[in-house]
Amino acid sequence: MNNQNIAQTFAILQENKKQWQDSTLESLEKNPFFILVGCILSLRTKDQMTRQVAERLFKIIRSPQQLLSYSEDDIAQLIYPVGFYRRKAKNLIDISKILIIKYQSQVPSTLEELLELPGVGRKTANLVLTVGFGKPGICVDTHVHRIVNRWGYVKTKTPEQTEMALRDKLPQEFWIPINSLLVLFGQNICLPRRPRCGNCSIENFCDQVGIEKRETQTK
DNA sequence: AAAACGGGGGC
DNA sequence: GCCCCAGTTTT
Repeated sequence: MNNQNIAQTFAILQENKKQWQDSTLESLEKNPFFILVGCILSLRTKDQMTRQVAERLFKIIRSPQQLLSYSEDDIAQLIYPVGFYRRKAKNLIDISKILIIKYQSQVPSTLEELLELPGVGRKTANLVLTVGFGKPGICVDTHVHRIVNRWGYVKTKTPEQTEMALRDKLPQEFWIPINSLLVLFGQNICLPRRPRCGNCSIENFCDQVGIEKRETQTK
């Protein structure tokens, strides 16, 4: 995989995307606060579980002020099924306080400011930046990290290294769509353990054609 | 029984 | 770098 066929790959994935159900974070209102809260809920959590909790939560909480009208225990109980509920509840409360005091109840729109918020790392900060604000950025989660390495487009060990490598190599027009495309591609086709190479539409561009057979054998 | 889930923080 | 987090689903 190189920059010659990356454009073609993206075009094909764009087309495939129409037949996949939107992921939860993509289906949220493009409101930075919702993206931020949704992102916190989704950490190490199945998309389906995030969706259930997020839908319930956003019916009653639409702003940092509303979030603070609940106690930490209340929030924890509301988001219980996503796991890590105690840490996430505390982070949501602490973040809301910071937004109100320091940012006039708004979500900050720079990477540096976002990274200072408790429980916000590079993946969350970049998703808020790109999806919430439409600013350039590269959001690397486990799907993006796994897939671009399978492609052989980059060879990196950590998601952060992947982000930096993509920042160098990937033409900027693909920065924002890469996450929304590869998350769905990763959930539907290029699965972590048993990728469905038989159903893959971009196998020609992948360094690991037929990886499904090997992964199935060894595990 | 284990591994995995759209990570992040503490050490 | 390594390890934990917590509950649920998948293998």
